[in-house]
Parts: sequence; structure tokens; C-alpha cells
Amino acid sequence: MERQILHVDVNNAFLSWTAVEMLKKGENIDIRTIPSVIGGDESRRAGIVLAKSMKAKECGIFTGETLYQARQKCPMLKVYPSNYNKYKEYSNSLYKLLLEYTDKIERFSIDECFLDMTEYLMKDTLLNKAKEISKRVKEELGFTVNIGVANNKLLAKMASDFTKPDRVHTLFQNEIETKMWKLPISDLFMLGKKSVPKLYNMGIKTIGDLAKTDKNKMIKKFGKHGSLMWEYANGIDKSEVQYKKEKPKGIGNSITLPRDLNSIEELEKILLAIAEQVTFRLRKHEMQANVVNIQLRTKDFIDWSHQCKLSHATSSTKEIYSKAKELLKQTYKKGEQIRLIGLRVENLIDKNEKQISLFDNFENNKQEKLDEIVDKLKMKYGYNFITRAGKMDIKNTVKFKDN
DNA sequence: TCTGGGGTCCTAGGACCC
DNA sequence: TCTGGGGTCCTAGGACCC
Repeated sequence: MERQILHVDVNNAFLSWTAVEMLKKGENIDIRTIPSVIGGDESRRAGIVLAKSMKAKECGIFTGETLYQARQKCPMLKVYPSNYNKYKEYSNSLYKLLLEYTDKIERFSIDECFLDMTEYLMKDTLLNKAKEISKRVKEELGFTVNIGVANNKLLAKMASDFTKPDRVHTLFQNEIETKMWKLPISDLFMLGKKSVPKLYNMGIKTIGDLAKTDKNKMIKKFGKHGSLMWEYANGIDKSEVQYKKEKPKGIGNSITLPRDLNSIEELEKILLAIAEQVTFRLRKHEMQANVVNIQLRTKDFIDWSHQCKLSHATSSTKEIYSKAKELLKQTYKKGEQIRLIGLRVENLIDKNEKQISLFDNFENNKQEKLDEIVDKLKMKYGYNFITRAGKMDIKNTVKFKDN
């Protein structure tokens, strides 16, 4: 049976949501109508464009570029800070509305959802539902979405990316050639800035060119990714809408430091703060980690990562921090200027899947209890309510958002 | 005051085993 | 000894997404 898939994509999500919030608070100007962006915090060296208005886009501003560059392109540009917790609320309000149509919803990111609408078999019914959703979101929630209508996720996603904003587009099998093949290959999902030049060198410039290339040639040159690219160009995608909540495969936090650090003692303090955050999230998922991974970025933007397997799965702040500290000690070269430091845990298992081992001793149980008490206080009084002594003196350096 | 932060998946190479 | 080769685990790093 043919599947009926919608892809719902919020137009300029962070900027639209900020605009709606500002209007709600009595602001007269709708920042969606002027050259404006949502930007990271420049004082903390995170000054990049996170979202842009249509007017800002017309100036040539793109997501990810520095605010400095953006201002060069448009001197009258307005920059607003982001508020991730607010965005989560707006994302949830959208999700709630979509649930009225189907519970087979995959939240692909904070501002994108796939809906499996196979129960609406008639093409006309499906299209009407998409239009209805679009209208309701606009009227009831105050922001606009693009909706892609197709028979698989890839085509629905490609369709929602056609002309914006506030549009519903279809991309059915018989429309692939006319609507998708003329597009440049850079528009194809999963084709990033490394692959595009390589394809150009092969004389492949449009999605149609790619679709008509010999599949085996693509596999020979790009391996698995080559096969995927070729299938996507031909509109082939068998993946299902993942509406059941999936457990995370890894959990990590990283931070660009307010200034480059070159002392291992200072880095360790930051690492402890991050370890607390990461393990707190890990325990909230009721999971434990088997692998600890640290990331470093030097002032010259050279990235390093080092990981190691633990002797047993754990969610203990103390154990994970201690392993992370070891990794840092092993890999940090004295005097090196560090711009970013991060910690990830991977190879996660459910807490109750854990095998009882020799390491499950008294000391670990004590740590578990301590973590549990700290978590409860954090959940009750806010994440920053309780901190470890070692973190105190960096509290003003590293500020974490509530989690 | 130039370059975020959170993810997933894949690959390549070394170690080790049979 | 004329040093093959498959399988698995582990780590580092890269590509891509939003």
C-alpha cells in the first residue's frame, strides 16, 4: 500500500517564534517584516546567525555565518537573542495540534515533523488535510509552516523546501521529473558541501543529472553514501516515520569558552560542570553509558576527540567525570590554547538492562544515591540551584541553560 | 566582536582471535 | 614461513542534518 506522508516545516522557526512572542508582549513591530536575525551571543564568542527573516535573506545573509559578516551585508540589521526553552514550548504547541490528525508523528527536529497520514488514502483528502493544518497553525498559533505532501519522507521533505513561506507543495512520483530534477544537486537532502564539488567535477550539476548517472558508478566512487544519493535523486526512500519515541544513542554537551584556556586545571573545572549536565540528562533518560568521549577545539579550529570504553556501564557523575579527566590528561598538550571543550557519553543502555557486576559495590551505590538526591533538587529548584564546590568559581564563566 | 551546539551514521585502521 | 584472511572490537575522525 502506498504511504501518504506530510512533512511540516516551520518557516524561519526561531525568528517567527521570537516575533510571535514579542507581539504577544505588546511589541508593535513584527520582526518577520524587517531585516532581522536571531543570533548567538557575541560576548561569548558564539556570534553566528541562527535564523533570518526573508528581508535579511534578500540581503544575502545565510544561516551559520557570523553576525559581523551579516551586518556588513545589511547595516540596519536587527539582531535578537535566542530563547531555546521558549522555542520548545512553541514546538510542543505545534506537535499538539498535529496530534489531532494522527499520532504517527516523527519529531525530526525542534521545527520539523513527519506525519504518516496513510489513513487518508484519497489524494484530495490528503491535500485538503495539509491545507487545513497550514491554515490552523497560522490562525491558532500565529506562525506559518511549509508542508510537503508525498508518498515517502524524502519527497515530502524536498517538497516542503520548495517556495516559501506558508505554502503546501506536492511531490508525487509523476512530478519528480518536472519539480525536482531541474534543481541543483546542492538542494538534495544529504548532499553537503563536501559532496557537491565532487559531483560537479563529474559533470553532475542537477538532481536529474545525478538520477540518470549509473548507480554502480556512484557506489564505486562514494560507497554507501553514493547509493543513498542516487536513490534520493530518483525519489526512492523506504524509511518509515519513526513515531515511537526513540531512546537517544548518545548524550553530550559542549561549550565554546569565553576565552581560550591553556591550563589543564581550568579545563578540568569546566569539564566537571559539563559532566554534571551530561550525566543529569543521562539519568533523566534512565540510561547508563559504556563509552566516554571528550572533544577539544583549539584556537585554530582544529578539532580533537578521544574516547574510551568503561569497564562497566554507569551514569555516575563522579565516575564519568573521572574518566573524562583521564582522557583530558592523556591528550591535552601543555600550553595548547583551547577554544571549545565537550563531553559526550555513548553506547547507552537502559538502566535496568545493566548487568550486575563486581563493580556494583557499596561505593557505587553510595554515589548513585548522591546523584539521585542532587537530581531531585535540580528538578525541583532548577538546574543551577545546586552545584559542586569545584564549579563554584567558574559559575560566572560558564552559564548553563536550565535543563 | 570571525567561525554554536546537539545529534546520527559511516569509514578506516589497528589489535586481536582463530 | 613463500607474512593469508575473515571476523570482531575499538578508536579517531569526517560528513551530514537542524
